[in-house]
Amino acid sequence: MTIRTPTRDLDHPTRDGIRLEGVLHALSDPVRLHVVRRLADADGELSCSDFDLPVSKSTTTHHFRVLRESGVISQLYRGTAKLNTLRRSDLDALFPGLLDSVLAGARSETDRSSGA
Amino acid sequence: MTIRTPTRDLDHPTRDGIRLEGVLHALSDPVRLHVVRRLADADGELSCSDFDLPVSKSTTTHHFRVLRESGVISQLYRGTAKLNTLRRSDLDALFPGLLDSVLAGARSETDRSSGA
DNA sequence: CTCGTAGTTTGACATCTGTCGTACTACGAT
DNA sequence: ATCGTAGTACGACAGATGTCAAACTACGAG
Repeated sequence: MTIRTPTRDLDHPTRDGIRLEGVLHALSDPVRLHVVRRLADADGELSCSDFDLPVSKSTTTHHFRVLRESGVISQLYRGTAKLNTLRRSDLDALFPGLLDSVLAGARSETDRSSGA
Repeated sequence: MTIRTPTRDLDHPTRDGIRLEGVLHALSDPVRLHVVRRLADADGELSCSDFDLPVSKSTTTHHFRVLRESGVISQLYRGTAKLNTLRRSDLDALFPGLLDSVLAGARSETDRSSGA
């Protein structure tokens, strides 16, 4: 029994490596903001294909990478799937209230445009 | 006495025209975030030249325009100067807590890198 | 009127960003 | 071993972005 391929893992910034500007930039894209909202609602692990994004597979990969590299989400492989989670505790520790106000803002903005 | 040249004014989005993604994008640039922080500290009107930005005059103009068009600041001419103010009440009404958490996050990040 | 100061405009430029299709790898199921 | 599904890698490409210098406009001071 050879050493198991260590389910090749991905580079994540450490908590201290998360930069505010990177987070804001990551959240400033509609597709990525949508992903983050879904992730916050689910409050669990979702694979990349659980999101029905209006972009191609390669673009999806790109957006998830931006989110991971900016420290907004963490990703890990399980089998053929890639599970995504919000790095809520890291974000809350570094930038208290930021994620919640962004999520609330996004929600109310959606309500404004759909409702009246 | 002819009608005074109406101190040519600038296009600002109305409160309802301010988009979350635009605000996040505007805040995700170091130069612009710096401007916003100074503006929040001063809590008053500052002319563009009150900031000692590490970029040229034309780039400065560009950044102030991005901030204005995204709804983060308002600008008005007074004589030869252009006065800038944070649109705090609009932002707080639309995205409660967002501006404060960004400002606090920026402050703590600065402290982390300079302090220890 | 003339000058200086504040900011704009224009055009250029390199880089970044979001997007795609196609070919590829990794893993689980059969 | 083979196949299908999940996701990646690699160009490619158009458009946005941050940057500058140089020429310009607008206003106040003298």
